[in-house]
Amino acid sequence: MRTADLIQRNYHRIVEPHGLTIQQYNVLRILRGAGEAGLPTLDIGERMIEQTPGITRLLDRLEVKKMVRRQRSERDRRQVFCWITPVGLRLLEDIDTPIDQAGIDAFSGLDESEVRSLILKLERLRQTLGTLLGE
Amino acid sequence: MRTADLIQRNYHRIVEPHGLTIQQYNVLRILRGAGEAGLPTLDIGERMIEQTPGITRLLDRLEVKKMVRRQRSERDRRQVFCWITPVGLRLLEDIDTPIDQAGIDAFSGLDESEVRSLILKLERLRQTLGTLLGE
DNA sequence: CCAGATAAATTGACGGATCAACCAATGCAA
DNA sequence: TTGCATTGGTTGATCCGTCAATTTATCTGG
Repeated sequence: MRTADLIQRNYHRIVEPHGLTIQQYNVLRILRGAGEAGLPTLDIGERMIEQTPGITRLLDRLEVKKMVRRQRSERDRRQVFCWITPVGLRLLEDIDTPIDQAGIDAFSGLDESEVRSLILKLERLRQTLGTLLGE
Repeated sequence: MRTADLIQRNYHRIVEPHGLTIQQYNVLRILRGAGEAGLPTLDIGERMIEQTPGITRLLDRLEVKKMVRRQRSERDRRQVFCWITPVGLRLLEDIDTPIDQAGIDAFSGLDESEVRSLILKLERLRQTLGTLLGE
């Protein structure tokens, strides 16, 4: 928990001067990955750690900042598709490099095989926890 | 981050039926550890991951539930000492066993040397992150 | 065709985290 | 001892996370 918290802070430090939170940044990256096709609201949530209901208000705030565009789907009128705007894309370009570098710096104390071993152990922990929590 | 989130959920699942959050449970454990002497507000915060300002409102909620007692110190009138009440102690007794068991279960997929190695790597990560964030 | 189940998304309510600003008490130095 | 910095704690504002309930739309079995 402590390590996760420090990683959070490290990313926050980078993203915050641009007026974004980490979650908002994550959503923008996911939407950039989705490209022209866009993505329904809940599909964004699935790609994040976070659960469903928070994602709506997160998108609300990004829409106010003109970084996200939303439109109800005609094919299935329950769905609302989301796209990143050019404003959002431009912001991401500024943040990408420092974020990538922060990731590299954070793990500079471990060599490659240690990182692999760390990831494996965390995956096994998650597997155990997944069954404890009922998949 | 994902693993930390699952651990959170696993503990939440246990603590929530008792009307507590994980943070409230943590505060109660810290205050039990402090015993008769009690603990000033900010000292509680230092023992948690959390930062200063949140702790006040967290204690407010625990005080409403009569699980915590607070009193301004006479020796240094800036400080506010906190104690766990008998109500809080009784609640902790009910939760301790399932919580301990949850910790054991979560790590049942790793043997002892693997857990040690995981902890070491996370500690080294935190050390790197600590210097990145300016101690 | 239509009643009920299910799915997508939203809203309200509440707890928690963080930042900035603030107040009161204490410590300290000239 | 008076003025100023520091410390302990609180408050306001904003965002995030989660639960329960709700709305609207789609699907499906009879």
